[in-house]
Amino acid sequence: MKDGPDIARIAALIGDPARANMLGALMTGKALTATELAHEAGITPQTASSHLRKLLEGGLVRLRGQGRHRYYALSGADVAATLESLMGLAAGRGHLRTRTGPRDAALRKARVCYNHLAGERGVMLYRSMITKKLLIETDDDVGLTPMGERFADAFGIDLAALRAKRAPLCRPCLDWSAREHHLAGSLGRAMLSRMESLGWLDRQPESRVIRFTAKGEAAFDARFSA
Amino acid sequence: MKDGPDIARIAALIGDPARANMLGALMTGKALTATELAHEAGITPQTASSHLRKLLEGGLVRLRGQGRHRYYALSGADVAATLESLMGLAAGRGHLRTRTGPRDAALRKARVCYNHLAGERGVMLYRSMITKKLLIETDDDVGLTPMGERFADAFGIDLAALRAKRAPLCRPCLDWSAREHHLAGSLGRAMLSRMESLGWLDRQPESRVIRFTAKGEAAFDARFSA
DNA sequence: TCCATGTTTCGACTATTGTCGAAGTATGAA
DNA sequence: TTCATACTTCGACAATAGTCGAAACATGGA
Repeated sequence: MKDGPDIARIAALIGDPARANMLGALMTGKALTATELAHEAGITPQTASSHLRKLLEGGLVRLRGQGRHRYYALSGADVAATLESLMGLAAGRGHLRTRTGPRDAALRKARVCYNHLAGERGVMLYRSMITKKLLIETDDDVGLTPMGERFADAFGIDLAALRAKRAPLCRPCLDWSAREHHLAGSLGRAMLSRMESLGWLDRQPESRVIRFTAKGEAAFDARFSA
Repeated sequence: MKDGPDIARIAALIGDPARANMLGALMTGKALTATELAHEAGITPQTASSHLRKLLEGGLVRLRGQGRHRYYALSGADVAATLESLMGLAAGRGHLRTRTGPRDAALRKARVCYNHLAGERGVMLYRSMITKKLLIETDDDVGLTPMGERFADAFGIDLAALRAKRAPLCRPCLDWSAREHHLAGSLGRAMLSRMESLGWLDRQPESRVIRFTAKGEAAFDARFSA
């Protein structure tokens, strides 16, 4: 069986605990420096440097040098999707962390997935926008309906600016905890950022956990509960 | 970053070349014996036994003992989906096999993906069934329309028997080479098997490659080219 | 210029683990 | 029972690769 792409190479790349932790930290979508990633993984900067070079050569991360800092980020949404897929397998097989702390429950509720909202609330948002015909699923993709465009505008999102970028506006992204889709793409990112500036939620530093404020929870439910 | 499921564990499991080859061989959906898998991976039976135990403990494969043979198979469609996702990453990053033989082109054209048709022809089939309104995509899933039921019946597929099983009838499955969906689920399996018994195609032993016969190619194009 | 900080390279150590030979267990057939 | 086949366990070897200390390199600020 020497057919197809070399799957073992990238799987081995993800398979080291230190590198997996780094990739997990990058799932927030933010770019992090080498030392920050070393701290996240619990290793020294030298070791982290070696790992990051391998991830870079493997094409899993992208590098943006800025002065004496070197910012690493996931190289694309497809990497994030594959990582989520692996998390789904691990979770489904009962291979959770040795210690499942209180953060685990918080993660299932709401978390950042490559800069957009994931977890129960992310799925809730997606489902609500589908049933309200703000989003429509076509073939493999999702798209904004005319009604959805008006909604986004009223929600305070500059669609024209988003469309100017190359990145796709809407993307479905599979959720490892809920096993349903949530909204990714530049619109997904913009909506999370908008909710943050509205004071609906707090993003915990150095973690994927998202905590909704009381006000935010009420406002979210009012709009997206059905 | 100690959040979420333990992704490194399963990634490391897939990350060994011998195990990756075994999993690749199991992507046909057929159950294989330990020695067959050893041969596929190019290792001795002793080594294969050790690997298979790890895959079993990791929950990636399922074991069905039968006499003195032990048949291994992928534990579920989610494993196959994750493997395809990894193949997509590897292919997209240019990390193909060192030697891309002629089988690679054949794989892109038509192959078995966990017992259903994948590759260009698989995507073709899926797209055709969508545009002809035989299938309809709803939310995350796909379903058969009334017109689709009549079509399946005329094609010689026993829908009632398929529905009696627990497995979902239709499932979209992302294709690593075409980056589009093709049809999985028990209907996908049944259609591939029906095409085989119609003499449209030959499944090569011990490989994922599917070769269409001249007659089968013509018949397939006549029905699913648009 | 000098110093502090972020990052990488080098070298050596260690642990892990994939590998196979040899022997042992289990199943089925004669 | 005896033999053959399928598979596993055990033990030992070797190679890979993750780890860190020490030192070098690069950048920015004073």
